[in-house]
Amino acid sequence: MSKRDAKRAEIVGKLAAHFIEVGLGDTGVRRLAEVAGTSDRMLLYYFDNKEEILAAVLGEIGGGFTDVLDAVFGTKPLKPADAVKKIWEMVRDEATAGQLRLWLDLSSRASRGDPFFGAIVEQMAEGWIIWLTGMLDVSDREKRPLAELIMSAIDGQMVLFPTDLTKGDAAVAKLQQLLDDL
Amino acid sequence: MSKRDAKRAEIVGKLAAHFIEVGLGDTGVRRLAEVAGTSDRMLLYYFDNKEEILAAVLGEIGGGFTDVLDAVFGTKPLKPADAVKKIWEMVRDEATAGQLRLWLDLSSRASRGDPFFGAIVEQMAEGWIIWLTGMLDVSDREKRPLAELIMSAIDGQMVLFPTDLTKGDAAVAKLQQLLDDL
DNA sequence: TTAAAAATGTAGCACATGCTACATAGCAAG
DNA sequence: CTTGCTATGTAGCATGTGCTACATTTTTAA
Repeated sequence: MSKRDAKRAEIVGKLAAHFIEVGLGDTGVRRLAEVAGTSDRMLLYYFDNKEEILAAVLGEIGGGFTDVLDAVFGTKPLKPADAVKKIWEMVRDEATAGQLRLWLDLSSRASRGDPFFGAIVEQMAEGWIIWLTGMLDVSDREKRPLAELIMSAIDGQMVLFPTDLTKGDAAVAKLQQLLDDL
Repeated sequence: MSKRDAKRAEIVGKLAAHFIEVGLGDTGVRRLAEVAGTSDRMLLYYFDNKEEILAAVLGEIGGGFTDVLDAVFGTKPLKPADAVKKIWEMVRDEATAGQLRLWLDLSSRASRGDPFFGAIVEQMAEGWIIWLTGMLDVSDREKRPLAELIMSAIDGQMVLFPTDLTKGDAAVAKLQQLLDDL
């Protein structure tokens, strides 16, 4: 790996960690530079432009996503109701909150038609869904729709109650109940 | 109504229509002025600052929301599965798409900690939920959690599939199926 | 050792942001 | 006709944006 690539990787790593921690937020080059511990001048020396920076960082985040999930959850099959419970616990955890805010950001930009963010979101969503599909202990035909339903119901809590996720407890409990005898 | 108030109402109306059509998008005063058919100078003559403009416009949108819902749906009780079907049809309709994009925008800004957008989203979400709660033909104790679950599952489709809502069909069908015997 | 290349600092450009100062025009009341 | 209020245009400020030109230092290669 060339020195330039190493530096790029270092910067991307720092920015990815930061975005995961606090969400997308301010993406100005001067602010990004500060977070990466360098200057805007250097940032645009290692990267051609701001878009390339964001692409690299979001690509990194998206790529490492399911690894994180596997690390947290292991790989043994789960009954749907239990999957809901565990995922909701994870989502409710403050440590994951930034990542979710990040996802909301990306989705809203994607829904405005931005193809760049659209592709990223598509990739991340597919990652989640495939991962959950693999974990669900139900018949093959039901796996995928069920995974999508669970993911969307949980993501929906962010949209409905962005300021206070605890308000989503009742809806999630209801979903668990509906899934109880599957 | 004073002339000033009339002008304010006219501006608010135009901006509300525009936001509903294309989403929140660019909220710069110069752009808002253009949309409202006036100058930034005049916008800030009729309103004290940008926040007040947005508050008025989003308030207007939020306020007229449940009226629209009632007009579209009537007020006769619905079985949960039927409610899901009708709401999903409405959400899938291109005419409502802008409004949804708007909501996603607001949620993402709210989740970033913006108290102004937080309050707006809270109000809109509560509006949806109360409306749906009133329409569901189930026992009183189940009404509210069920309404929240349905709303969140549908909103979640926007987060999961922002670029192509048709991908949400399977998950929504699954939800209908789960609710079928309620 | 010297020449080329890579890395970094300083300063700035052109443009957008929310907002304001100032001048003026129209109009109603005394 | 003057006085004063409402309405509107022109211009600008201060700050922030992505990005770049230029100069300089540091590293590498011959």
